[in-house]
Amino acid sequence: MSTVPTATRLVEAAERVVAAHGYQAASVKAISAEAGVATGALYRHYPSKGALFAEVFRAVSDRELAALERAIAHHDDPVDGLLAGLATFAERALRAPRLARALLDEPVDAPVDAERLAYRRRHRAVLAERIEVAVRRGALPDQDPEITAAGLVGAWAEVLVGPLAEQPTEAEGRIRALIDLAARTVGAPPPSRTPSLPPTPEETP
Amino acid sequence: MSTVPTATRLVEAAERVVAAHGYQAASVKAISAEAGVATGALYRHYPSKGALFAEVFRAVSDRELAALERAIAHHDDPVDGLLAGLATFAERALRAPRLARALLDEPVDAPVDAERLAYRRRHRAVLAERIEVAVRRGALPDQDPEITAAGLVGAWAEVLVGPLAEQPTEAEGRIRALIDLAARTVGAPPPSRTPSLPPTPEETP
DNA sequence: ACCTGCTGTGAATCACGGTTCACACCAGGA
DNA sequence: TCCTGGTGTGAACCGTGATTCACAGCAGGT
Repeated sequence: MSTVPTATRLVEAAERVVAAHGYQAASVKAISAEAGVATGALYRHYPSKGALFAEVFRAVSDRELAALERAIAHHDDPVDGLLAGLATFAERALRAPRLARALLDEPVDAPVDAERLAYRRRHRAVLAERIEVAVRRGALPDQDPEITAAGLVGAWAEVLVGPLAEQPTEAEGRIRALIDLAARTVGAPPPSRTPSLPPTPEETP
Repeated sequence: MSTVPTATRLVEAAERVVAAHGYQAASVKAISAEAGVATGALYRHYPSKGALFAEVFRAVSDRELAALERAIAHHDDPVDGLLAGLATFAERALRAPRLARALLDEPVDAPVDAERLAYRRRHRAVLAERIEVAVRRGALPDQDPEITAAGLVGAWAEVLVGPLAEQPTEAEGRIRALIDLAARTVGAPPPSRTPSLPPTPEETP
């Protein structure tokens, strides 16, 4: 029964607009319209458009990182975990391409860009940690985990988001190719089958 | 003696401004000031700011791709060529970080972004071709050359441009780590020494 | 009932930066 | 010399989109 507070409504509306039409189209007017309020209402809750979007990006990032960590935690073996994480990431990105593009690639203004940078950094840190463990255990060849992790983040972003409108290889095949790529990148033998993913919990009850 | 035509002067000025302060700072006013002309002069030679910058990006891209291909052509073995190409790319990017960031990553407006996309595509195509040859010769494991190439482009961009202001590992070490990363990514054994580069021709006589 | 503070409204305002234009200036040809 | 076309000038113009603000409504407290 309890009505959703306007601040929350705005964040959700902003995400919907971005997911549907990209950051370009996410003007203050569009967002407030989507949220069903007037433009001025936004400024009762956020000091600026940038601040609202920083919030949006943070929320989306948190959700993505949680999914990544869930997939990783589902495996004991660090390499399996890594590949499972990749698969999750790729699957989610392909399912919501517009949102993924906004999160990874689209031009955004400075305050929002800072949030995006933070996301990438955390993303990289999570991967680097697993790689380091695997190297220490001797499961992977010696390497600089930070660099490898950065490379992985960049490679996925490029493959998943770069050619958005390209020949629409079905998701299945693309993910498979990406996993092979990632396995080589970290120096692991090619996995014979796609690593299993944890069950997806309900996201908006 | 012959005076440089204004059109050329504008392109060069625009590149200088971008290289020094990033695309953000490259307003029409700044560019014309740098070129030593009034703002209106720009429109005698280009229909819009976007058109001028498309030109700038094209010029820089061509130069970069030429360097890449020169490095590749310097080796008979496709894998050596690939790694030499990477080394060239990385070295150049680290030498002109601001320009590299603009070319690879910075938010630019639509018409310019199109040019950037074209650059990435060509970049990828060049790499993919070498990878395919190497795979056909049995020097690399079976893989989708396009995807691997895209991954390489993304990975380099991320590593070289992403953490711009991070702990300034000296270029030497960073390039070394990148080459190892690339070797693994394509599935080659780690090279024992950095691949040799062709002599750099004079660029602005 | 009467304050009072919080929230929402949406047209007006403002800042920013690209683009235009009326006015020179100059070189070369008639 | 007198045109004429090409070029340069820079202040004014204009579109866009974020931000403000004077004016309500409304809930809770006295």
